[in-house]
Amino acid sequence: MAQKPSIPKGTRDFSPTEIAKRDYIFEIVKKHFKIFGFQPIETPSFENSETLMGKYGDEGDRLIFKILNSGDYISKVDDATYSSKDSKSLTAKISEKALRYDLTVPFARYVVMHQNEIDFPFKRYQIQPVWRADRPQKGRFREFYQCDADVVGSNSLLQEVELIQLYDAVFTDLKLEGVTIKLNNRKILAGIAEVIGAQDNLVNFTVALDKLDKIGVEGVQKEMLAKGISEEAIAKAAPLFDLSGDNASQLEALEQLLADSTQGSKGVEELGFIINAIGDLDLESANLKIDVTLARGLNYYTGAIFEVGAPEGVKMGSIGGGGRYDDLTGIFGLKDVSGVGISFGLDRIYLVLEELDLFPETLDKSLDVLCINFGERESMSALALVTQLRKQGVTADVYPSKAKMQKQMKYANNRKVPFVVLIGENEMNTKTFVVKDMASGEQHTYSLDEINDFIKGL
RNA sequence: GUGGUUGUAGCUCAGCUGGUUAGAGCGCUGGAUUGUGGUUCCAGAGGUCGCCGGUUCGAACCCGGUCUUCCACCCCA
Repeated sequence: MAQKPSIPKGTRDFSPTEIAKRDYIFEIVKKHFKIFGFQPIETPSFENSETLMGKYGDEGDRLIFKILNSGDYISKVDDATYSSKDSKSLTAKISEKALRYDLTVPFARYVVMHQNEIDFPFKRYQIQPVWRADRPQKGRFREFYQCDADVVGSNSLLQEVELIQLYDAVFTDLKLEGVTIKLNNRKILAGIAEVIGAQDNLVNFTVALDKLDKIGVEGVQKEMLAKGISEEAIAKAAPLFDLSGDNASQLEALEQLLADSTQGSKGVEELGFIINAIGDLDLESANLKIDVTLARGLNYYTGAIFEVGAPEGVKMGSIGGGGRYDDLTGIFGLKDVSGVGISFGLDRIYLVLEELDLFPETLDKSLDVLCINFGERESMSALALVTQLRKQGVTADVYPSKAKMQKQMKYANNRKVPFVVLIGENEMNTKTFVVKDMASGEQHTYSLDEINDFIKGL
């Protein structure tokens, strides 16, 4: 016998009940994407390597799954490259394709390729799996789904406002109340770096700042120092570390701190606009919170940065993120097209809903009616009934063999079928069928002419 | 990519300092109940102890490697 089969690290099979739950999330997300005027697209699961490589930084390149060329790829490698044992240059020679790493870069590629067919501003949504050669952890997989909504071709901050509303609408509909939408702005981060004199070290500065809630003030200061940021600069940044209070007072503090930075002031202004607009429009269940330490995400964010945290008490990384990227399509040669988008982490939302027991109970019902099989003749009558039920849109089935009643009832019970129909010899003689309500245990006899009465009662 | 952790029945897990025949609960199958599930009682089936190698008279247990799980870094949904 063969060895036990297995699946690759960080991948999963999905069983019927899991699919039902995932579909539930998908459908709600899609519904709101559509209501907000987004249109769906799909892109290939793999792209040319040059489309992806270098777009996510060195760390990203490492995490991209490369696809080996077809044919006798190794014989085509020149001796110098082969004997150099340098993975990077060798990879370029033996792999020309790679699995999608996210949905944003392929979307940028799509926009550039189809720019003449697209009516801007273009609002698209996309729900597809992406792959990362990461080391798995809870809520981190090597194959997972992203649900993205992006708008390209509009500089308007109304888009940011709408995207926050979209987050709120989806999480409210999912009954996942109390999520925190954290909001920041790249210009503010750049402004701070400028004001403290660390503008050349922006990325290191922000990456360190991002860890504030995790490693604390001292940890952040230590990391900044290690990354070459001067003590003087760190001291100047001190007010950031204990920035607190409501959004309005944080805005005020930032305004003062960044008064000397044009860029920073612009960021504060943008942030203020979004906060005020949302304040006027009200959110249903989400909290919107300024978080200047929020610096996650890819290097290409230029304006707003979003991140969604699970409700308090749930131990889970972010369940969504996004931001504004002024020059995303620039890397593919199309200048001056601004984009802003958000992403939902389906797999993590699933885990959170599971933990909080928020999936509707109705999801595990996959069959409305099961007919007990009493034998050849009886099962034909049952199938006739089932055929009529199916035509009325009722999911119905006949147990396929004359197994013991106990076994058939147990099957119905395990599959959570709410109604079991019995058509035995008696029923056939009287042209009736017996319906058993599995929850109450009660039984009713219907005439075969009264099928619609039964359907109405479902 | 670095450091650690986990793997025993379909599932959740016991299993002593290495010692005959590896256990429990749930689930499954059969029976009590030949037209009634979810409750109860009785019986039964089911395991290359992740995989490969080593130490030993003897390994689920010790050692090495490898795969997997989860965790901390890195980074991120």
